[in-house]
Amino acid sequence: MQKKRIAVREGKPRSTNRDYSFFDNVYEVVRQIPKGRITSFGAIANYLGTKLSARMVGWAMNGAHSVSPKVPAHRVVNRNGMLTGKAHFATPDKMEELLAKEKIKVEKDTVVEFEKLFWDPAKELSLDR
DNA sequence: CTCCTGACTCAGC
DNA sequence: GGCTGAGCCAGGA
Repeated sequence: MQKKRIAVREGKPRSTNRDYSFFDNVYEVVRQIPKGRITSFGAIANYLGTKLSARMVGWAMNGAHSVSPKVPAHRVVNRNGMLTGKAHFATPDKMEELLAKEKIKVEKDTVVEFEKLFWDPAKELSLDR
């Protein structure tokens, strides 16, 4: 899917002059996450150029349920690999369930071997794809 | 328009 | 080494 390139402006996202939707970018990136892999809010935020605003990434996910196609929010965890957003799913167990289907082991609300499964958009999408 | 909150993160105590 | 506070930006009341 080299299709839609993520129209991310690394210039100055915090500028009042934002020609894009921060949320849309978040959704786009999250959708690019390969199955069986996960990433962190910080990584996404960093990729979007607002690493200091990781909260926005999480906040964006808040509306992920309303967009289409649906965003695999379960593949996004905090920097510790902890399923911080599980409470926001239909059911608290939904997130673990989804991850389990992708062979991602979860223990105590934390992804096992998070570092190994970590998928960095800034790195992966940066490559020639 | 102003105030508050939020699925994060880092720095300091 | 765990808890607290501050910073970040956008959206809702």
